[in-house]
Amino acid sequence: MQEYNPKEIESKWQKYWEEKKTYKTPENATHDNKMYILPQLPYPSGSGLHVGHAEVYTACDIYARYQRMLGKKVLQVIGWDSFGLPAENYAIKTNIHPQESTEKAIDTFREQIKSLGISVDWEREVGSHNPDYYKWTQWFFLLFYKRGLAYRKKQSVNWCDSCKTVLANEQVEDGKCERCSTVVEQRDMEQWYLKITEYADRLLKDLDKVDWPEETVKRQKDWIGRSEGAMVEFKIQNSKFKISVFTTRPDTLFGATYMVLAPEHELVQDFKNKIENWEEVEEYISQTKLKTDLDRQTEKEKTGVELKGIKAINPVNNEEIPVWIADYVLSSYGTGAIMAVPAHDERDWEFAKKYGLPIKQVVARQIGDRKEEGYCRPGAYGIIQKDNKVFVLFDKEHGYYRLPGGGFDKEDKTPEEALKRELAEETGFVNYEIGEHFTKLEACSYTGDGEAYQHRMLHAYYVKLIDETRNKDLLEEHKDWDYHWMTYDEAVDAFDSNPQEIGEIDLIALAMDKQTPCFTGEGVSVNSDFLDELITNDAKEKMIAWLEENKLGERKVQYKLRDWSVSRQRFWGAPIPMLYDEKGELHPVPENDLPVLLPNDVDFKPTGESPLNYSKDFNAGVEEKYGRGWKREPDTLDTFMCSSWYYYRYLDPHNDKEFASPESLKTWMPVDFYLGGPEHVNGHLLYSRFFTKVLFDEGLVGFDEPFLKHRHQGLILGEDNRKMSKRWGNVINPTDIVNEFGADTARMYEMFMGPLEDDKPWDMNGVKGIRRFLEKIWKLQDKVQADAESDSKLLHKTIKKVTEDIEKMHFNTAISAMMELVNEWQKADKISKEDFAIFVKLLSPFAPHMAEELWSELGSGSTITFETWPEYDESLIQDDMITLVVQINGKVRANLEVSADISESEAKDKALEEDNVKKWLEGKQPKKVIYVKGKLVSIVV
RNA sequence: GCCCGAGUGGCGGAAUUGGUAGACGCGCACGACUCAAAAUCGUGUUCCUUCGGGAGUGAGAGUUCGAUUCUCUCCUCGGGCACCA
Repeated sequence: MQEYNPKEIESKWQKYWEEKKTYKTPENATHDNKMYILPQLPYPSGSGLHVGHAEVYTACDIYARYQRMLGKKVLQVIGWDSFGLPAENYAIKTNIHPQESTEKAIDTFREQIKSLGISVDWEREVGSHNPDYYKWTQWFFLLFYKRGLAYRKKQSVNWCDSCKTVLANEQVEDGKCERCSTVVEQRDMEQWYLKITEYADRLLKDLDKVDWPEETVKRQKDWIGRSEGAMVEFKIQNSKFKISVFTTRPDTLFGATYMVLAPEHELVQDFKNKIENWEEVEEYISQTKLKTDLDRQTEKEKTGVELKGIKAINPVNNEEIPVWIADYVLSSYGTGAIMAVPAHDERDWEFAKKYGLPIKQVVARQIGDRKEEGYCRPGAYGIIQKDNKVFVLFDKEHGYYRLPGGGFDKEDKTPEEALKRELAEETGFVNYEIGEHFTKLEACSYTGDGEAYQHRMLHAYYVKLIDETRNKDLLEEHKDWDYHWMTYDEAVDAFDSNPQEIGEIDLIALAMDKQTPCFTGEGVSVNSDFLDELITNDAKEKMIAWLEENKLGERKVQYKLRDWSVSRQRFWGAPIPMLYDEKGELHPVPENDLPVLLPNDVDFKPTGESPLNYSKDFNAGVEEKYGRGWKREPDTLDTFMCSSWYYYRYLDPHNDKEFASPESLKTWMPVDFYLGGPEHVNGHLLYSRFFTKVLFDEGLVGFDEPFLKHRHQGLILGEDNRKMSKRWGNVINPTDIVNEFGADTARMYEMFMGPLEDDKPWDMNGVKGIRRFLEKIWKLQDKVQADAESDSKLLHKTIKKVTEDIEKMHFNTAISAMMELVNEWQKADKISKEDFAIFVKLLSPFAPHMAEELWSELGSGSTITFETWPEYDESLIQDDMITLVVQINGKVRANLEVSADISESEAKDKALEEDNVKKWLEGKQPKKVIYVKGKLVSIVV
């Protein structure tokens, strides 16, 4: 037998696969037997393939090869995200055209990926910088335009002065450009936007449909940032103007003591004539404009200016309140204006403290240790009703405010006084102002009766019953209560109790009804956060209803998500297919005229204006074709536009009539498995979902989520445990590993390092270990004999383990299992040929070149690619003899070799007869003997 | 500040409907082969130990016959968001 020579066999098989078109996408695929595996689209950087890329492609490839052996028709393609800034920046530096440097980089990438033996269909390769690709990127833009989802607006944008380009929010890191680390400034510019906000609710809701990492779903949800609340209108005194604000806490409206507008708010300009201190205001506005996002973030102290001469009216109590502008209010969220409730909002509180604005508390409960004067975290509170009637207050201990049991102190003449004193004593709010809202406090009566207190105005009655039948009487007794049923788990969550405790309780009421005193379950304390939420939500609902009834406001759902800015004043991207006529009116480029080609005569030096403006070729013939004075839109599209739909192009890459044919869409979509980095969660992944939903609404696809199952790869760190970087000199080039150890070793090592999704450091010795393992397998060939019989038990256990682990993407443990088998076989004299062939199949997704070679040595004339994946024999993986552990008081004192079908009593008897057990029992009688089938006997003395 | 996630030998990591913690690999030690080294093979390898055992999965408590796994508190590290009203 020859020595294991990976170089030789790897190039041999790579050539074979290429010649035989082994990995060409099957043409007879149907929706039921297809398997679409998608490794994320790489940016072909000049520095070549990274070990992180290799990890993604190998993991996808293992899965793809496994699926082929299960009989699936697999689609696996690789393409290039080949437009973008780095190539253009490189061009500026070196004067090498991006087209040239990009294509060179692609050639390198392609060769490197091929050298890893990744089984992709190279006939379907696409590159987003090719006109036959970006034609369709432009087509997508027109689709958005047609559906009213693309628009231009002037807005303050993130501007990187070094890249001379606009950056999306996710391209800004810590206020700096993610590419060049220049501090990002704000500039007012007219830009193209896509109305992704119109899809915010669906993008949020449909996350329930996908199988993605939990954290990823959560991050995307947070990014979309839905909050529920109300729009409330505040009139401006002596004027026709109104200011709308969004609030999530309408229940604190009574505490709104001033308003704040973002400096950019348009009403500020409308008030110009009325504002007495206009100069000061104007100065503040221009200062704000100069500030970068970074400045705004790092500034600790809030600033602002009052609009003197302007007063707003709080709609719930008609109080006159001042109006300010301040840059802590964002113009881009909600209406760009807020009602400030300093008593219950930390930011408003800070601001009010600084400028001496009134702080009026309308929520009584103080939470935590923040005893600073006047501040109270939003929590339980008093609520208003129609005629300013109010109330219920809550205390620290019980979650509701409790007046002194049995009445009030002698000094207290009225309930209000008692309340005021209590508040001061228990919360430390010296300046608490009870005010007129509480003058009708007679509505809140109370009876002191041990644990039970009554607050008649409270309407939240929450009751838990463990056993309905058992509590029939209680139910009957309280039939006028509002019941809220909870599951067992909810109850455990809701109360600071352990499950056992909950189990023993019949009924828990958190609050009380109009007539009946409060009822708390015995031995149960109430979780204050839970109560807060309960009470606050109840109050919010009531307040919103009241606002709507009185036409002062309405229910509103607000999102953090902003529209997607897609224009770039750069050269190396897809031109935006729009035209301006002689009046400056917009017109889409007719579909037949696509693609709008990127010209070659461009000076790509950044000026801050779009380079395409100065291209003769680009503008040539426009007037002749479209009309006098017509001009092309000179901006190019954000590269995220290119990568938002590439997985569709793979389906039908040479189609020049459609982005993909309806048949191909029907057959292959959605993607079955998508592997990509966690950095794309709020960019690429969100945009791709948006694209798909628009296609769905246009009736072009029959599904509205593109990626069913999605996972992230972890970061591969350098041997020094730091992120790989030229700066640290710790970069590992996968091609060096392939050259020195072979592709199979490189692939297997990357998979063996640890769980796919974890960050893990590189270890050269680990690579050698994998190479040793492959050598061991190679040498097993000597022992393979056609007529040999071998014990197949371990083999079948291995089949089971490897199969299950591939399904779960636990490649590291799948490899461990194969190692265990090989270690056993190494000790044997002979190995049955049949068994070895099965093992080679298990190995083939991981080390395809070696597997092909071993497979052909076993006598096959063709590739192992389409052989059937082995199944394990259930009967063979059952052990006849098992080891029973005997524990005495939790400590292992003996091991019993017993037959697997031993009965409970037999096992217990046998355990007690053991010498060592007898010794440890010291003649004592066991109190209890526990038997766990197939595992252990536990003896308690 | 808020929200997640994770802490297991010298290292990467295994093991969860609660059931012998440390699979597999690396490293290390010893042995075989060799004049020698490398490579390879074999044996051992959580720590302490008076060799009977004892301790041990970030710390502390709790539930249990039994906890890396469940509950609570705290610590450390990593990630995300960051004036979102």
